[in-house]
Amino acid sequence: MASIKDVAAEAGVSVATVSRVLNDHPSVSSDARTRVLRAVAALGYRPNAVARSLRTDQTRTLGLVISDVLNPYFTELARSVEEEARALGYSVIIGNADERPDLQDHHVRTLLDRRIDGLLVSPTDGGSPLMLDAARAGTPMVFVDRWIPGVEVPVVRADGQSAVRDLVAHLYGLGHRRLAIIAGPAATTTGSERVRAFRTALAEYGLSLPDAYTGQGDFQAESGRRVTEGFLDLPEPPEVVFAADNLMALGALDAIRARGLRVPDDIALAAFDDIPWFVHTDPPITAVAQPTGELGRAAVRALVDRIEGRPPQSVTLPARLVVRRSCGESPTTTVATTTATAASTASTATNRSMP
Amino acid sequence: MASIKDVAAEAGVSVATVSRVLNDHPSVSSDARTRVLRAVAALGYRPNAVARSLRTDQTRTLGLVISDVLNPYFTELARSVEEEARALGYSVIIGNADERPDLQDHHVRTLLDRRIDGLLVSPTDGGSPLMLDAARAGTPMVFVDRWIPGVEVPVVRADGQSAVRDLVAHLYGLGHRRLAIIAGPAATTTGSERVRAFRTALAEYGLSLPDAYTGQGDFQAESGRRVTEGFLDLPEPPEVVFAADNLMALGALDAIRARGLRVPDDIALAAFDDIPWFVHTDPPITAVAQPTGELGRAAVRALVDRIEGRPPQSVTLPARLVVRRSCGESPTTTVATTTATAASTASTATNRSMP
DNA sequence: ATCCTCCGTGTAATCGATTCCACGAGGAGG
DNA sequence: CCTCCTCGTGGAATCGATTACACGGAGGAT
Repeated sequence: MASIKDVAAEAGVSVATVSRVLNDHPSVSSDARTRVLRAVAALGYRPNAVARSLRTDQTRTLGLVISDVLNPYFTELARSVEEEARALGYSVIIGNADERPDLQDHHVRTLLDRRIDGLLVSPTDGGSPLMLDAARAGTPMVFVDRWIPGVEVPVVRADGQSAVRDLVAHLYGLGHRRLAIIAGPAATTTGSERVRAFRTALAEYGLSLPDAYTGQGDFQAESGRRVTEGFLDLPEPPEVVFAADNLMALGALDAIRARGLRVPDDIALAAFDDIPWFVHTDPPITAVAQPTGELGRAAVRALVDRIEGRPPQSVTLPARLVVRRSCGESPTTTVATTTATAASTASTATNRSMP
Repeated sequence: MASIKDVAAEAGVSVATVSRVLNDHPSVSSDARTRVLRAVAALGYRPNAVARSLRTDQTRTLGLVISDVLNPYFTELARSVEEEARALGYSVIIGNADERPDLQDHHVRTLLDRRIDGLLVSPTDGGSPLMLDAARAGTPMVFVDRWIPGVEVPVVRADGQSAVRDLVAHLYGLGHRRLAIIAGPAATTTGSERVRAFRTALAEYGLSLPDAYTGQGDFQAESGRRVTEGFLDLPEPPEVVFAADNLMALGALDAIRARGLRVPDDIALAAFDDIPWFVHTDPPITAVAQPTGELGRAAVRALVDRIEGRPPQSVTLPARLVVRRSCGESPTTTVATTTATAASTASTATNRSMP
């Protein structure tokens, strides 16, 4: 592959001049510039990003470590992150932690070794020493979706509190009183926060959240199935199951269907995270929708601010309730207006939104 | 950040010795080795992958350019690719082309600039000059899922021909005679191949595929919706719609539901590509399932073979039909045995498989 | 005419690793 | 006791870029 030296030789100038042309430095004669450009074209020269990074100490690359690529929520997040990064002139390397702290560490280490300019993380656990060290050592870093308390790192996330309250209101209005939750790992902020928001909202309606109605999941489908089976085995099963993410909702649906029960007649189901498929499940699933794309873009902007020396800002965006049919037909909301919030691959034709 | 010089100083040896210890070169005294190791630990030193790559001319990184990250099929592919690559000591940088040739080129260019060791591509179009040049210039490359005819690059893909024949047999057995297809872009091999396989299978049953029953899609949900609406507007609409990928099937489902029609009573639906959600749609969708994980792993193995000087091999794996309820209740298959092929996030509890 | 400023350009140092080559010490063999 | 290996080690070149610095020439001011 042609190097800058070859270009210099071909154009009859020094490598310095070639470099100046390539980085459009002002003091280059137009004669030299055209000769260099011609040589570049003739040789099909492309600058070696590795060499450039070594010298300039910047890679124009962002690392993104997410908890689970197979989760459509994170896929969409990754997509919007890449999009915004590209717009700002950065590339993104994605690391999939698969909800495993060891894998998360592997990716963080690899990304740091490659000297990425900044790191976007949705931490799987309470924070490994490696990540804390990196943050303390000054690696530009932003947490997205989940975060680690007590670390000086900006956080970009959605606040589900009011949407969860809307959900509980919706459920209460439908006559449901025994509500259960499939929680995420307590080590993740989203895991514990969603339970807390749910419990708080229940309290407002004089309802409590007994231990038997709090199942411990891990954000994977299988755990949703297992926990739901536990609920169904109770002497008095809950009337509603609220899954703290979309994959556990999928597992719950599996478990319910395996018993030959129907949603929502036998048991209602709701989920945190909305995805295109929820429109087409049987029945369509009521969910708390996060502004995923906006989250990804805001996270990149915060990180790039930090990298380029501007003060980064934490961002919290509101989630909103999307009512469908999985909790029962609501007489009070059937007249609500249809909002057409077109996600890239989603149809929202059968959605009804609550403010 | 500490460099190899700092380590050398701390350990009281030369940088050459440090390098030798790090790459466990044989001729290093055990005394020097322990001193270096101690220094490395004390400084928290990590080798700079950028500098190493510049010198050794290898990045131990693979590039993966896929057509659409939001498509669960490609997400799963990406995941298995990363997994196998990691096992072989490589990292993966994913580029999402979003079915856009310009974006595909952007990513190929960026990856080439970073001097990745090899490229895994699922081409969006017939092949840009850039990619053809790269292939000709000797960049190790492997096509996965889709490929470009006439280029000397190994291909790893699934063969859907026999599964499509099984599908047509299934549909014919159910009494369907007017079968339509939502095709993918003709520029992609998967786009044209699936139509051809379908047409061939139809011919075996004495059925033809009229132009009116061949809709042109682009592998995105919206096109599935549009094409399906066209089908439904025909004076004699088809009895079955076969979508050439899962997203277009989603769009088709949207369109059908928007008309107030029911699947499979009013119209049957089948899809190429199986995904976890197809079990839970209303009704569960009959699909041709690809061995996605195996495909990803085989592609990485082929690419790494090529990179490390072994002759790479093209691989073709068979797809298989998974019968569910979206084409009607089949009296002949209701007694078929249940196969439990557990995908990572999928339940196959309600699947019935045909050989 | 002389001096000073720019302007365009080239030389060379530098980034952080790997690796070829030379060198000195020590042991084995004659 | 001399020679010849072998082994461990360090010096220095190298990868491909960027960039500080020096330098020569042109042009303006005095």
